[in-house]
Amino acid sequence: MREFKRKSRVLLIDDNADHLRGVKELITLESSYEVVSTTTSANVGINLIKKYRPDIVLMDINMPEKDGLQAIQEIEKLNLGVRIIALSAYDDADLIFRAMKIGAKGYVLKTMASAQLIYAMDEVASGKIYLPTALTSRFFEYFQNSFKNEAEISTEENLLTYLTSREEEVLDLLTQGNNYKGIASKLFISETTVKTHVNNIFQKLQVNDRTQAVLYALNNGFANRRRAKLAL
Amino acid sequence: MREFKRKSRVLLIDDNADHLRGVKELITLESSYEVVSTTTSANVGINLIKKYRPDIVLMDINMPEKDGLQAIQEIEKLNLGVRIIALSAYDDADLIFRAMKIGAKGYVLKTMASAQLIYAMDEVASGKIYLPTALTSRFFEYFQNSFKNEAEISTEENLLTYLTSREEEVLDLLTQGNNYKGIASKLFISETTVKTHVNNIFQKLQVNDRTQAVLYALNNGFANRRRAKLAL
DNA sequence: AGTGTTCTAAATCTTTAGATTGATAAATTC
DNA sequence: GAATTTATCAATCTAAAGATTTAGAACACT
Repeated sequence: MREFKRKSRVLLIDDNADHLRGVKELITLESSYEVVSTTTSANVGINLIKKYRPDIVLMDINMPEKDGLQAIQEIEKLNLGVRIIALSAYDDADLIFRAMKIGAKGYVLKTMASAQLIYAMDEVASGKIYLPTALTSRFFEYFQNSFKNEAEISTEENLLTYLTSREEEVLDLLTQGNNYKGIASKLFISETTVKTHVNNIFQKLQVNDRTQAVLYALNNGFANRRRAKLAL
Repeated sequence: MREFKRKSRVLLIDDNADHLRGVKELITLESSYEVVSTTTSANVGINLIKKYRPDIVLMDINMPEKDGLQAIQEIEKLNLGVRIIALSAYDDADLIFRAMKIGAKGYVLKTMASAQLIYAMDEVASGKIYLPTALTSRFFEYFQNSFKNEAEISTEENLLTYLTSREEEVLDLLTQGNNYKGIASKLFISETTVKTHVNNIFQKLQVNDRTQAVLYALNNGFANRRRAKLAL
């Protein structure tokens, strides 16, 4: 199935020396991979990555010395295009979720058959992101659960719907940290008009001041939450 | 492989009558499923679900009349324990992400082999969440991309680290919409002390007023964002 | 033509917010 | 033990925010 290509260069990080040796032998048997280096230390591993620039990193995330997830995060920040597959002893949903969130391209259990690891490496080497089916199911349970609260919020009456489009504009500028003067100059209207709008917004959102209005807006899905940056 | 059990009751919603008929015949061939009802209308479908209480719903999400995703959301709100599999013509990452986010237990392309649909139904019927491997990869690309911004933010210097623990307490109360008086009474200190703290917070966060301070806090991971609710 | 909504604006007034300076006591650090 | 940091509080002052009322112009609805 797999074609002949340049061998993918693999780096192994695992504090368990025995497991490390086993995985190395396993991969060495595969014609399409070569192990460029191995280490039992996450910190050393990061330096080896800078040196060898491997295609794939197999990272044990259950290490006492340094948290493997933290190591993944640091490697991702380097932006070297290294594809990391997390190796773990646990099929814990939270661990899987966090690993994928910070950019791991795969997550394989140590207890899984070696063929599973090779398959994951094949997929990741070809640019895909791969999770074994059983872990995918776990991931999605966690994922969907984390959105349940949001869904419940959205069922409540959203007072934001009562705002006029002009009031929305004003509120948008409020959520960027503007004062009356700033809003007035940005909308080319007088400061007193802004005050009128803001007071109407307070009435409609049933709040007492601008901070509460901004919090209500952010908590109830006003615009894109990530767009609400400070305009200083 | 599959054991003999009570047949899973399936309801089909698809505005394409031809496709609807085809899927119905396909499922009827399977000994472990029975189609309890079908409809070409999402709105009718929601009522049929209330009436028949199926185990599984196959929902076409590419419908002109009513958005299938919206329909899924409404069904999920009913909390009937109905497991929904989204059927779509498109392997669009955003569509997949949104469907899974709102609680779909699976997502299958109409172009996929019928065996794929049956397999997805088997998995979902047994309580799992199932996405075909190819779609899982798409999903994760989208998923990881949506976290990239957050990762970049966290690399910037976080001015919140300069706050003392007392200042953090005060800021926490600010992010709940309290004024000076409210903070003073909650911390059992005088209003002037609160003013001092707040002014120090402004200095450290390099902002001009409380709204900007609150926005800075929320945008830079102060506490749990979801905990920042209004205390009115 | 009339009703209602929205956007605009001003005037006035009260309250809150924010800046600044100075001071004390306790805890921490060096 | 001196210096620094932290938490507390007061007084004062200016600026900003917020409440309230009134009102004209534009527009939509019917």
